[in-house]
Amino acid sequence: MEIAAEDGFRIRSYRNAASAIESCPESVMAMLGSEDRKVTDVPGIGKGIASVLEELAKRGSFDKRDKLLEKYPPTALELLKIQGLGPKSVALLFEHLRITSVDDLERACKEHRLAELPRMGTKLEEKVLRSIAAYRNSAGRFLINFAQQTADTLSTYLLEMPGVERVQFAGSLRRGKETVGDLDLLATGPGAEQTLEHFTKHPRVHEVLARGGNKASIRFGLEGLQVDLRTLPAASYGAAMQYFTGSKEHNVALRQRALKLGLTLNEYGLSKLDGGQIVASETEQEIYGQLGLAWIPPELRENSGEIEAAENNALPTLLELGDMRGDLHMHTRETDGRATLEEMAELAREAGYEYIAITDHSKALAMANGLDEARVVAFAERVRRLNEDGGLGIHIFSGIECDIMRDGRMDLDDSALASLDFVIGSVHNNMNIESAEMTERLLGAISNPNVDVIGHPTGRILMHRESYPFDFERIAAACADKGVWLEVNASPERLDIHGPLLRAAKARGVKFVISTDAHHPKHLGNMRYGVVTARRGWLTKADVMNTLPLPELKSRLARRA
DNA sequence: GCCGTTTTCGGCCCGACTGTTTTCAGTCG
Repeated sequence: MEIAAEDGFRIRSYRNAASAIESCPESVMAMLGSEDRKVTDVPGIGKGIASVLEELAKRGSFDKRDKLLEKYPPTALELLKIQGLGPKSVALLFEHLRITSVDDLERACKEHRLAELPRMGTKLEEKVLRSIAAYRNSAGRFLINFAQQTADTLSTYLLEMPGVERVQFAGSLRRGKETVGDLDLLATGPGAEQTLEHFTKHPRVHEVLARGGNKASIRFGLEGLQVDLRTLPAASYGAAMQYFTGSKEHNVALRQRALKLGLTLNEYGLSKLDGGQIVASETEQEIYGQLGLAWIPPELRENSGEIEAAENNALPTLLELGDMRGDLHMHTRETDGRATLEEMAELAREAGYEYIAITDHSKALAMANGLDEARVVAFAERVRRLNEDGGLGIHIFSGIECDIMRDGRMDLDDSALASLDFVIGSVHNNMNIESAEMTERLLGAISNPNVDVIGHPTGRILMHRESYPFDFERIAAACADKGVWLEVNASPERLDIHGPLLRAAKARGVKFVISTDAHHPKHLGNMRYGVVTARRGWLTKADVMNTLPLPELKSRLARRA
């Protein structure tokens, strides 16, 4: 509809309806056939969308969609994923140059045919070529939450089978990588043959790629995530978990180590070179133990020092999800969140937290209705009273996610910031500047005594946008110096900052917070991905400030102010 | 296309940046 230049508000209605259906607790499809529940009772669904839904339920498509697909090839939608091209450009490229695919687009850029079109030039051609490279780089990968949900769905499904005793995910998902290329599932139990059959019959299997006696591969859902299921005897479960968890580099190093010890390691077990007698296979602990190593948490298995640490009994005691006592970055309806302070607080209390910080946007984010100074001061006062009344059963920190302006100043004046308990400084615009300027900009925020945390420090959006350039070492050093913490943003689209940067910052003495940046109560559950990311950065409980009990966190924040 | 009413039309988050303009359209967040 955007490419066809239809009315923007109408387009938004479709988007709103889609999001209403997604977040509706009941099945909207079930409502269609129901007497007492009407789909039009769902806010965002009116008469028009209701009839679309009926048509959709009846035949899997609807007239308007069919007509648009006659006019524009479905592959044109892929072009919208190229940064810098919007619907107007995609329409122009299609109508003038018949460009319908990313390959077409790349060719046209290289032949400088884009510059012939109105409002397009060589700068755009260069930008599009860079975007295509970034897009290809991330194609075929999936965000961790999508992989996790798929793993959970399929595990539950497989465990319903008699003869299946245990289903576990391995691979990069188990290592907690921020994106995964495919999903590895391992199952044990007597019913291997039927299990594989059952697996390939899941209603959301899009394509069966392979199916043998021990292993089957499918593409799952329309997204096409490849899932491999291996069935194996319980006796080699540990060896298989070790082998299929990887990483490849970690496993190569382990196998080299095994050879030096006169052993050989494969997915069936660790065995003696001469004679082939198996010395360990049932558990990972035994395998690592026989190799003279402490068991290594999957998140560390990247061959980046973990084997040496395991040898010297110097592995860190990694942070765990249960260590988290609060969430220090969340939005409400005051800006671009979907729930109220009270609703967020209730969910957080149910999650067992002691405290949360409400951190809505500041006024520079006009699109989100960001808070100005007057609203900030009123909000701080409101939270102070809420805490005094104690009615919410959880401590609230009054906070803000305040924009860091291009010149390094904060979007709100210091007296407004000082009225709050907790200030996150974040970059949301002007990301396309040189490294030196961005570094100075961030240093400006770090030197502001009201700033407690730098939010999503690199600004990356996974599979969509690279980090903006800046001198991370200098920023980490400044944070350590000024006592400003770095955020591990647990949103699956960000996971920012991540493993290697965390280790670098920790080495400089930086402390961290792990926060979900929740815009909806259900996002509070993303904390697990933040914790896994922190573990990949070798963080312990002592590194993470929102593992502190409330009184200690309060005094830390007070000292900073 | 939805919603709410000042109830059957009119409003619907909008500012900044970029690259192309010769006064601004397109994209992004």
